[in-house]
Amino acid sequence: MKTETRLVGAGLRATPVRRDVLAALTAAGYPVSRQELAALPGIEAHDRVTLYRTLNRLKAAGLVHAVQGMDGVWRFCAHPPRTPGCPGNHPHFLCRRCGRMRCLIGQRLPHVEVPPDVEVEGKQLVIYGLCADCAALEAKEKML
Amino acid sequence: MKTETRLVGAGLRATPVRRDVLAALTAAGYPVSRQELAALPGIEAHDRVTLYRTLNRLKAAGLVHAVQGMDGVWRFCAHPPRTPGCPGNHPHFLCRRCGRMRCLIGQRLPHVEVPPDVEVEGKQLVIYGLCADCAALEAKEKML
DNA sequence: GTTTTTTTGCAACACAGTTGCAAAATTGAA
DNA sequence: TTCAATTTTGCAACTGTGTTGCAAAAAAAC
Repeated sequence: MKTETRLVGAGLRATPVRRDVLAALTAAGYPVSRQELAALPGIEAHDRVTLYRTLNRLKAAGLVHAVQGMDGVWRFCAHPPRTPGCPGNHPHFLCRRCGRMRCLIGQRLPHVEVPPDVEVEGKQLVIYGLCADCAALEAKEKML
Repeated sequence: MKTETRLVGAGLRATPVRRDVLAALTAAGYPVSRQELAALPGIEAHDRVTLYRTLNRLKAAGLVHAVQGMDGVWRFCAHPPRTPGCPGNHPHFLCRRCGRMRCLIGQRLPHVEVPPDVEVEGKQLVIYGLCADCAALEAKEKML
């Protein structure tokens, strides 16, 4: 589905920035931080603040979900066009070395009991450690 | 168990700052951010940087575990003296209004499948929303 | 009591994310 | 089309977390 269609369908104007950002996130296929985003092709020119605002706009419109890593940084992941309401309801893996995050799709978040009268708005499960590439690199470094 | 004994037992010098911090965390009984900590009695005088360093020291020594909320802030929770190795292996609830975090003890974190060759170092499950008090306050605000 | 090591406090810094405001772009109507 | 109203963007400045370098202070070792 065209990026423009998705934006308009979600009630947003299809401005160049939004098109660029949504297209870049969709192409990336994994949750991307503002900093990572700014390095992607076609995004370099856009302002930091605009990117933050755009990401939050896309999130509010339900086109994107956000997860936070142990580094305190939010990452945004475009929903595949076909699953419009996907709330990112799966665990995520974060590599503490390269900082890249991956959706662990196909697994659900567990049900958690909370004290009475608490209003749950969401939950998020982050697994962290070393991705395969970084694990190999660290192993090699130890050799020296 | 005396704070000093716990520090020394973990291989740390029992300096005044460390004693104050560990005692305050233990007394609090819930995960406390650096900012919350600095407001607790007996801590006011200590430097920001010293508190960060102390908290990380306590964590490295295994006296404390750390969880991060959706606000990007780390909170530190003293282990009860009797369960020395408790890795904070339970979900946490974070109130987005008052910012207070609670351990959801008695529940385990789920097992999560990760891709091959990935090295898992830890995981963390945060449930967020409104605590009972803040839910009541927000309900009252809506009345107006 | 002197030397060595550790800890603390201060200044400065890097970075995430936000806000206010003015310029630019877009929409909608005359 | 032209002009006014609204939205979006970019810039500057700011708040706050967490870190690092370095010198002074404290504690441990000799």
